[in-house]
Amino acid sequence: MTLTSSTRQYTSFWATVIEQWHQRWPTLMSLLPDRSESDLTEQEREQVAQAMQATTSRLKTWFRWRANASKNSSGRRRRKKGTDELIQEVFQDDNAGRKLKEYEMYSKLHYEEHIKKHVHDKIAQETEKLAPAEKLTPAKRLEIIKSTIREVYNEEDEAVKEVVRQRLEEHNRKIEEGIKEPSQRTPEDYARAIEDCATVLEKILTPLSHKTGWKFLVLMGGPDPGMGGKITAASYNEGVTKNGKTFAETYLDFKKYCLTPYTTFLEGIYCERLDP
DNA sequence: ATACCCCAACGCGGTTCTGA
DNA sequence: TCAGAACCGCGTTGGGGTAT
Repeated sequence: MTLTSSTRQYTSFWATVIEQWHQRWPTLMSLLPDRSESDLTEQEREQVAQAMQATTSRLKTWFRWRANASKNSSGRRRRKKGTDELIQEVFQDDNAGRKLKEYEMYSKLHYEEHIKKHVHDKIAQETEKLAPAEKLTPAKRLEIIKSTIREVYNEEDEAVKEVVRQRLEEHNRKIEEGIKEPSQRTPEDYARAIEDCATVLEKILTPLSHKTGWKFLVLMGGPDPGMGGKITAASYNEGVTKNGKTFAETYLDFKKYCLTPYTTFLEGIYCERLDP
């Protein structure tokens, strides 16, 4: 069954889906398996009705989401898909991640010295309440950790909170900068990205060289913000000779026969872009 | 017009599992 | 034996579709 309609009239579609679903997986059976419809109390009827309503709502969302053609380009997933995932992975170190809450940043900064003891005390307290052989579930444990972090943070000095807020602002700003549209990017953004090129290429090409047994030479270039936008070319060499020399160092005419023609090629590209 | 809802991913810390 | 991955549940995120 699919959810598609140019008129967006789904009334009969929903009626069919919801009816079939409740016939096949009756809410009463899952909620009160030992009871029949006829001997329910008023409260139980209300309980079942609410559960059915919740299921209906969830069903609608499920179908809508899967019928939504733009699902792969929206929401959080947009940041993960659409470009080469391998390259994306390399950039993730710097750009990925969501904005944190204040208490999460507080935990990052002070877990060991300010929070850990409280968490351990709380876990010990909760464990005492259990039967001798019983252990806290991982979920419960995590719930305790998170709620304790929040409690400790709420009790914390205002000075500490201020530092946390500053670090949080810094952190969140970095995330926002990382997902800027090209039109919003400043020369400083480009310059920083160019500076990072060697590190990024090393991250990709070193393991690739180990896997393939090959060596790599990358030619790159474009407008250089550091030189007033002048077209500049550069190379990245992965692999050196026994004497520790790169291809660019062993080939004396590398600049003349590689970099210079490549710069001319780049100038052609960027001139075309400027011309109407 | 806009409020609301939901999606999948990610973040948290500690434990358990898996594979080298 | 050890390192690293997977897992746990809840809260949060940005954005698009739907309902009002």
